[in-house]
Amino acid sequence: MSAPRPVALIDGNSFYCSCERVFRPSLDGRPVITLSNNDGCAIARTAEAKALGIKMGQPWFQIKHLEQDAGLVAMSANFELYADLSDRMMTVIGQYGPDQHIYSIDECFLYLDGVRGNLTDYVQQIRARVLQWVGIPTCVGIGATYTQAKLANHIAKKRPHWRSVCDLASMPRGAMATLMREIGVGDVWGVGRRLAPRLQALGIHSALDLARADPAAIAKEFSVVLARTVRELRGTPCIDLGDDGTAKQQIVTSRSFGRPVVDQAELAEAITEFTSRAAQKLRGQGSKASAIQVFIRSSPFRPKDRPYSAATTIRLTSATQDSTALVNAVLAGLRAIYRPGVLYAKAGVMLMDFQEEHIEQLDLFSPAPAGPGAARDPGGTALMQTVDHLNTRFGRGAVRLASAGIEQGWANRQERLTPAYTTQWGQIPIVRA
DNA sequence: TCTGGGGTCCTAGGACCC
DNA sequence: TCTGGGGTCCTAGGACCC
Repeated sequence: MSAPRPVALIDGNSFYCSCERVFRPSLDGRPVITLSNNDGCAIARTAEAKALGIKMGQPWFQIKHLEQDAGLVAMSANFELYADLSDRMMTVIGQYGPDQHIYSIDECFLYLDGVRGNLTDYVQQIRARVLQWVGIPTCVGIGATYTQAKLANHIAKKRPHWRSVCDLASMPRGAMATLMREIGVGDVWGVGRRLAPRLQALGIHSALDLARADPAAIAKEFSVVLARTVRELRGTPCIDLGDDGTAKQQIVTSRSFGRPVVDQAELAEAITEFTSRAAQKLRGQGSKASAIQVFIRSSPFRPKDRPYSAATTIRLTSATQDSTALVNAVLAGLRAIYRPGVLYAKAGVMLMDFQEEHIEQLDLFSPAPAGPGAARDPGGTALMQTVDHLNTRFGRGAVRLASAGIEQGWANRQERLTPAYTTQWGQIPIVRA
């Protein structure tokens, strides 16, 4: 346990929508939303869109009428653009302190110990530079712990006249308590929609109530996780976010289909494509997988259509990062769980049980290399490197396994996709004088 | 007609062992 | 006949996050 250091949580406002506004200033002041894959539901909303009553995750078909009725602008999610602007934003913020932790595509923690003078003034400089250099508006919360910083960020968003910054770390206890009394317990980081009602039933309604609860009693009644939240609210750091460079422990690639899929051959195409993408991520972090899971399911929203959901996990005889080996395993798994006559809505794969790629655990039953100096490439490493290189250079899917299909009629609908303004030469905006 | 995708950590319970 | 208690490992599922 370490002494509290002031930490800031900096996040982009309505991040995906703000990215779109960077290249379409005419969207300023208008209600804008970004749609999930398949144009399924709203995953980012500007303040104007929230004011129309649009909820996070709300299905598009329920709000589509607002295009006509309220001038709503909806766009398909353009993750290539968002990832690039995220990199730029994080780089700018990272210049303001040596200890930055990128928590998600649109937010990061930045430690502020050692900053001389007023912390609010300091983070206002960061906000101004991110806005000027990247074009993204931000909010900042400062606290003695991650959970306090999150809470402060929430407060900053609720009080526009604070100019988007709230510093709980420098605030007198009484003032902090007054603010925390006004925040619902469900708005505390770590309290979701299941825990909130249970806490309320015990008389814990506000962030302040939770901060004043007994951590031991909370651990007993709920979990050690929630007890940590209590201590963090009180200003004792006890959450470890790990290193940013740490490799993922599992890699998931899954998609809802653009239309129902019945045919096993078509499912096999999709599964092949997902496995190839997952394997590329696996190689990108220098890991090999020892197991892979495949799952298929019908739509949970159409229970009349013969509900079916199945998954199976395939253990590999030795860990690999070779797409073809992983695809072969997963297709065998698919054959085992496929049922004819089901309208499949979604499928996916999950790579698990990783090893570092330089560790060579030979399969007991595979043939030994044929003599000294034999040209041996157990993971298909050279081929996979070439494939990854070509796909990075020429765009995803430039080179792929034939079994992933050419037409890919099951693929996403993305009818409102904006250009990749910053990462594709052909889509860079041209400004004419 | 139309409802996302990708992660983490913790816990409970079963199998198995001594 | 009597039918303990503690430990480990694994998995499935639940909770949370964005």
